[in-house]
Amino acid sequence: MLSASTCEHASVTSSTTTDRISNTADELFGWTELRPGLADAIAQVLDGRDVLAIMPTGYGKSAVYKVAGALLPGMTVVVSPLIALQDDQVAGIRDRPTAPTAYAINSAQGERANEEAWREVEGGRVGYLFLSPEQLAREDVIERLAAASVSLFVVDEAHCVSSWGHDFRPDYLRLHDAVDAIGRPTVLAMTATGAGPVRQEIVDRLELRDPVLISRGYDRPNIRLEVVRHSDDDAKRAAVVEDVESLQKPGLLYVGTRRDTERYAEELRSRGLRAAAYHGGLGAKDRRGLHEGFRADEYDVVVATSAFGMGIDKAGIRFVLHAAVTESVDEYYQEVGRSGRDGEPALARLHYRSEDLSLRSFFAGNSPNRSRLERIATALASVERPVSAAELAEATLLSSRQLGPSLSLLIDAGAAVDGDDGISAVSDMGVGEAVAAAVTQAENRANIDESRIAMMRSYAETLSCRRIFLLGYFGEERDEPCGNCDTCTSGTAYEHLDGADQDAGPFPVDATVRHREWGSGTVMKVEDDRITVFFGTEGYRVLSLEAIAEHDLLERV
DNA sequence: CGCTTACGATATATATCGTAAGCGGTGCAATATT
Repeated sequence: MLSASTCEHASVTSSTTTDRISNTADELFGWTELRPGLADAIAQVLDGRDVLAIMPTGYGKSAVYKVAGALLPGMTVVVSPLIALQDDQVAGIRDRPTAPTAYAINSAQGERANEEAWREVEGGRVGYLFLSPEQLAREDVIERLAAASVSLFVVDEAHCVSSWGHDFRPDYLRLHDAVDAIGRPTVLAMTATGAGPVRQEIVDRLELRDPVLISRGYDRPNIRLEVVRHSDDDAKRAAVVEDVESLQKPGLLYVGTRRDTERYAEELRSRGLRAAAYHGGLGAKDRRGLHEGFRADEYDVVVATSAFGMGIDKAGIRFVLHAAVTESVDEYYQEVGRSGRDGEPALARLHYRSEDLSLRSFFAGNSPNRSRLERIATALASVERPVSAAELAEATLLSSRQLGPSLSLLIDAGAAVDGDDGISAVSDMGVGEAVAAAVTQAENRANIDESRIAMMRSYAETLSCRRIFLLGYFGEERDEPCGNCDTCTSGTAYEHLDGADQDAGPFPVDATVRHREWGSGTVMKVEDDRITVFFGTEGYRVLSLEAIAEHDLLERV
């Protein structure tokens, strides 16, 4: 886990640095004042420290790399997960004529635009260059970046490393190679979300060096938290539609499937509401149009899958409803956090059916592809020297997309090594053994994913203050019920006080512990009679203190 | 895992029931087809 020593905030920043930062922010970008934590983060980056910055959407995180990048001599590379986001970011910077020049390189803008961007890079005229992680997996891109002088490497939406890296977009897991190959500039990772384990994974996977953690504004007291439980699917659907009708607009409705986006949107339109469906299956044009329409208040509600989110920069969203649970509390809080950014009251209401958890479990349970694992392990065993991922893809006749997830399983399982000069097999491990280790690794991941869903269930079913629960999940202590959630209103929050006595007992929050079967873990949460521990192979586990004492299950390390 | 859809059987000629099969999220880049 991130140790306490990495969590300190910058204490001493010389006044000249402070002046340079505020002058640059003002002169180049027109910001007369930087929110708390931003100047601090900039100063750390200028000092050459790796930084993990956790700040809510709309807080102005991008000021950190914009100002730091402007003050540093070379170019700033920004890794951004969505091309649409890159376009917005580039356009935003170009709107400021005084700011350094911004370019993007990606598959969507065509060869000519990419070559123009490279010419500018090679001429040393680029301040910020936006790239996807897939671009950074290309050797030609790395070579050209290595020849340029990159002084700052930014990973925006860094939680993608954890949430997408394993299977969906495996190039996220190899970003650290890119960082090394272009001369190991300072690394700045930024996200709006992430409980302890997610933060730790960002730090580990990006191989941040003694990073400074700067975290601001987790609590969003103006967002009211509610959960409505249902047993009947039709009743739930009716309640969701009624909510959208009666609540103050605009708002967001998150659903679990593409089909449901259409279904709800249609029902809402038939009731005279301006509703639109949004999901990943829509064409780029529709998606762009919906984003803009929503921003321009042309819709009362957007009904969306998890595809709608990153890059939404709208202050006055009054509600975020969920018609189905998310895959984790991390994702839930990120989606919820899109409401009430203007500080005015907003509502986050989850319509919960325990059956809805099964869809999430289905996605979590993707089993590994044994034959692919075998082919990769066999190929690795037969090569004389370390190979690149591209060479391996060729040798196994797999596309890089097929290769990535299986390869990262083998590496994580310790059956392959991703060294400086390439990937190689572990010499004393046979192919069968390597595959077995990778399969176990996949099981561990499934365990972790499943446990994250279980935490989502706990949130939905808790009788305690929901804000205490959420903040506790993200590592912030709070003892007093918030008064702005349904359990506080109903009074159950006062009968189930979670936050009390966190430091008491043998296993305080953040303590490293060892379980007889599950190995080492970190205490995430302490309650009266039980603790929640995050284990590397199992994920979140709730243990009763009585059982721990009775069977001597846990020791503090 | 559970919801939706398709299909066959049933009891009557249009609808209902039961069972089995299929499916479900997030996006990059590169390629084939307009």
